[in-house]
Amino acid sequence: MAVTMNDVARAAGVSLKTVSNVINNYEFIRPATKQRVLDAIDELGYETNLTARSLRSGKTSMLGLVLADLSIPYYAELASDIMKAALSRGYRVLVEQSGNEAEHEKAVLQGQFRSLTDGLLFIPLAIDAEQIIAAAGRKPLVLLGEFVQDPRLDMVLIQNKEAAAAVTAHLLAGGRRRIAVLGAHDGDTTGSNGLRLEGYKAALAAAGMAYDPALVIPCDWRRDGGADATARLLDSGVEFDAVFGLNDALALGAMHELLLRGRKVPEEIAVAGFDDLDESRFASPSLTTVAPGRAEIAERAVELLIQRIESKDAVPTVQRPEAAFELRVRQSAP
Amino acid sequence: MAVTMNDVARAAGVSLKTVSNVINNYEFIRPATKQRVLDAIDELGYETNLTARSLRSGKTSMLGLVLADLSIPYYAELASDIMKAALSRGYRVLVEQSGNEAEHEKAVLQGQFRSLTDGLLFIPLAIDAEQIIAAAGRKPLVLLGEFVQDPRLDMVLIQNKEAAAAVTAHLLAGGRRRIAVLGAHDGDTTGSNGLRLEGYKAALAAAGMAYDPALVIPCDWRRDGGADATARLLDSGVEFDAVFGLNDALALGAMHELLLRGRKVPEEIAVAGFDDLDESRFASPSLTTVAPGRAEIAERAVELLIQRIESKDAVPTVQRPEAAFELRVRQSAP
DNA sequence: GGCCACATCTGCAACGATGTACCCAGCCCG
DNA sequence: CGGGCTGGGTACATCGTTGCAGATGTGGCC
Repeated sequence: MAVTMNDVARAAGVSLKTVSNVINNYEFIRPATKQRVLDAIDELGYETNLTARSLRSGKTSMLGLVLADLSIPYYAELASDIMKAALSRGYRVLVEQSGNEAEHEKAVLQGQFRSLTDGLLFIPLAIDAEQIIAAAGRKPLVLLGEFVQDPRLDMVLIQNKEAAAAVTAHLLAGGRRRIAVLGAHDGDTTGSNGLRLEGYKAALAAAGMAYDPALVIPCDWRRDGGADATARLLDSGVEFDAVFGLNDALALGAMHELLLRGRKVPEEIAVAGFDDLDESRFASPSLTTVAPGRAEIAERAVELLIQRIESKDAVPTVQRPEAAFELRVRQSAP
Repeated sequence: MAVTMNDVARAAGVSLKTVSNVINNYEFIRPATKQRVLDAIDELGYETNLTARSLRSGKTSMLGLVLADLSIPYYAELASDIMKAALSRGYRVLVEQSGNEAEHEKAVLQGQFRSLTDGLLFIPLAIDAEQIIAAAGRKPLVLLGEFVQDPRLDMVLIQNKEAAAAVTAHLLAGGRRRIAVLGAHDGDTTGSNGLRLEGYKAALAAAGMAYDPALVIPCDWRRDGGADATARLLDSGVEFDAVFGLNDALALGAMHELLLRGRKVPEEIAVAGFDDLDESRFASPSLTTVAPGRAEIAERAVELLIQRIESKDAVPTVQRPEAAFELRVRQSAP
């Protein structure tokens, strides 16, 4: 059905291999020959069969990206950045939604999905380092985010702690004294939740303020999680003059609930988030947040993964680029 | 390096083909043999090489999805739904971002991208039906949305006109008399913009109201486009008591600008959108909008495309499922 | 003139799976 | 008892490319 190299070869009066050489820019081909081949390709409308090439070369030129769900804006924006970074380096991205389920995450690490990709970018949420190492195959793997940390794994970190501290410090500088934190448990110390909570505590300590566990409310990292948590907080009667959502979705949910209940933002209660989603800029009031350097994270992760794929040495050195963050002060917490 | 069927065959003491038969659930295999093969697979950790299978079978079991950019929430949410619909039918989705550029859209229709997929779901934005037909290859293609319409192409429509009319009627029922429309040119009659504008006009006519072109403001379908358009509208001095953003992003941008300028929503000016993004529910005030039945669109599009892929008859019948819409009345336009 | 070096091009085998054809044993049936 | 059928399995070619190992031709140089 489709046009193959053989057809092109016949049309151009050369061998199949010469067509292959032309396509792969082999150096020693007479210009005239090359032109004949190119003309034939044009005329017949030949397209390389990437499947065949993959089989032969053992490379698919695709990166796998495993995340919870594209309908979550942070992941969608990150995916977009990653796809662009990959494309500029000659790779495509195959996205897989794990739905935040441990079984699914494990399956993806070993399953057939791997055979379609040369390497994996993985945002683990439900499984830990041991499980990842146990389940992962031999192909390159780079972790994103920071729910998991292990010296045996490549990963690209973001400055969770520092950035969270910066947000907290900003709220304190604005005169807030009782800052509620949404999206963590009191005891958390690892993962994005734990590290951001640590940053919060560090900023409090630096300001000589006491840490009150009653202000730390666990919940799903989604808008409705933030709204629910805020409702619970308001109902509980605990006093607070600011809310720090450990991600923007939480903060936006919180703000929605606060306004719904007639609390003034930021006059009565300031709100701040973490991620700098596009929508945060257009919220009303616009959301103060911290940009974790998403584009840079995407670039670095893609670069690191491709390096692993293309480098001959199989020795997995640990490398942890730290992407820069930037505080975005807006109306919700001036 | 990797374990192949050959290795499994040797380990199980059967022929390579028998392993293949076991994997493909060929009926006539003695249970004992089957078990031996399965044990060998388990022991060696064999995984089918999907690339090889694709080459041999001529099917990749992947659907291509071409959209402007995943960072746009509507596309991200649609992509998520499409991936789920495809996965439940045994297909994966390979996403390609066109960036809304005509050249890129054309390239994707013919380029190597096609050889990686069995069929394409395409949301055309920058090119028209003629260009699509000229550029498209022989593989199945299903269009989404409604920027393009042509009887020679398969597509899944949404009820742009009817849904837009419903939104407009709702605003009118709320007593609004001067409804600005963001995201269309006065003369538009085709594409999502044109059709939604037509719906708007139809609702006005049904209510016996005059249509005023001065209320129709063209702009990019993004939050900042909506904000800019609203700023221009306010500056122009044209009177209006409601804003209908032709998508939610526009409406949210508009609402942001209105509130920024101290206009009360919905008391002074009501705001309504189109899409029912997740974030619209949590905007403050929450956004009145219309849900176009995204999940159903995704299901239908995937179903139609897979039907085209798997059906033997190559005759391209025109089929246009109409997904149902639902008005979501919220605070911004009660 | 002979030989080497190099540019240019070719043929064959392979990547790892599946389709097709075929083989063999057992069994039923006339 | 022979022929046909059917269950259970195998061998080989093949999908469209690329790597490897030549084969050919041309010019330069001693």
